[in-house]
Amino acid sequence: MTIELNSDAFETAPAWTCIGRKAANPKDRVLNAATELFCHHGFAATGVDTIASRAGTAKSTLYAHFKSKEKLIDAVLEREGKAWRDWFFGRLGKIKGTPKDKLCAVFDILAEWFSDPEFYGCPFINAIGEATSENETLRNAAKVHKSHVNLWIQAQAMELGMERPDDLVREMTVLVDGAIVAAQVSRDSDFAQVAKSLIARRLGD
Amino acid sequence: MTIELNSDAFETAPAWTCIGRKAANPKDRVLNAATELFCHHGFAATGVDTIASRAGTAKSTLYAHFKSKEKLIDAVLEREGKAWRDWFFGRLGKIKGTPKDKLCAVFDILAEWFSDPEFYGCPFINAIGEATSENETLRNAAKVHKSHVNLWIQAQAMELGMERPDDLVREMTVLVDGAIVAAQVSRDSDFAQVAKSLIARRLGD
DNA sequence: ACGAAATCAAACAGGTCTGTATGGTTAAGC
DNA sequence: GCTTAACCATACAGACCTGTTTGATTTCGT
Repeated sequence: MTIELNSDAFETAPAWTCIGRKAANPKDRVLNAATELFCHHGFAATGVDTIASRAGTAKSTLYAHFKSKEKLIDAVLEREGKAWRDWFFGRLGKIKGTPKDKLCAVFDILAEWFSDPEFYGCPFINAIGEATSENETLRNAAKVHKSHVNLWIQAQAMELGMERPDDLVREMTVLVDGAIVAAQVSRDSDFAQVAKSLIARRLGD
Repeated sequence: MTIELNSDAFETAPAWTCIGRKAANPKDRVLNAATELFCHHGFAATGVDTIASRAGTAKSTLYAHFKSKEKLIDAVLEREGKAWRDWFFGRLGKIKGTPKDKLCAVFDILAEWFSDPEFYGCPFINAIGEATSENETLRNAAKVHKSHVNLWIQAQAMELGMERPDDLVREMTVLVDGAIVAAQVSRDSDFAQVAKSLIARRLGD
């Protein structure tokens, strides 16, 4: 038995998503399949039979691990959110320079994401857009996800000695969400650079 | 027979949406019901039976006017897009001042929209987020809708004598889309002012 | 090697989905 | 008043939906 740390699947899968990663057990295979189908074809449009079939598992196994389709969606969002953040902060950790450099680099990293042929937008935004307006569960999941990024932005703002760090957090929210959606709608990754130019000007040329 | 130009339905319905407007014929009743249900509960999650029931029409009447659910979605987006633009440009027409004033005022108008309890985000963005990545029909519908707004932005940029008017168009796209999505996810209309501050700084304080 | 837990395929229950067909009823133009 | 078109309720077809059940089989810890 050899542990394939450098398997092809691991090497070729986009780092910002769980889709395509090695799955050792049926539960992870279900999560992988569900993530792929939910994100590429929509949450409501994807049935559990399709997910189990794609995962190569029995439907009963799916329901043994996830109480309902809704819980499966929650689990997919949580895992996919973590995968994205790991990738994002991993890229960010390699950026050296001032906080301003790092804040601007955020949009270079987003451009990488947008350029991937498999880019399908932000799963949290897509899920909220699809759901009933009153659905607070998805909104909370999105809030948790974004709060991780916002904390980092706030730290940069404080390191810059800004009086109201939260202002920068909110500005970055608009620019990041705007770049994501504009890139998704138009299939044009250049919107990342557009957002970058706006934050650069805001932080002083 | 009196024509009720000042009926309650007309007075109380939000101006930025078709939802709640008077419908004279079954076709318009179907469009009204479909718009409301699609936008509030999602496109895939809403069935044609529910739409016909809500519209007070027979399902056969629905299919007499719209060849398929997909065509109905197209018609809803087109009509709702036009309603929104009529409202938006109507508001914009009342703004007096320089092009910079008008460009900034865009976000005050968006704030009105976001503040409405019935705000459900941009139907085009939501539809694209819900659909298969390869669906070009929805992307084209969104492109047509946004192009009307973009043309106006470009005119302002040219009036300002900017060298590259298209740069401003793209910046506004990021800020408008970002404000819409941030407001939708967080239920906080203040993101309009955040976007406004960014464009104000870009156009010179 | 044995017992427990996990997984499997397949069928089932009870709805709901889109789209069509049938035949009766209303409304409008001439 | 008659004709024609629009609209109505209802039922149907065939597929798909979520979730459960059954009982056989495989995996795994010990």
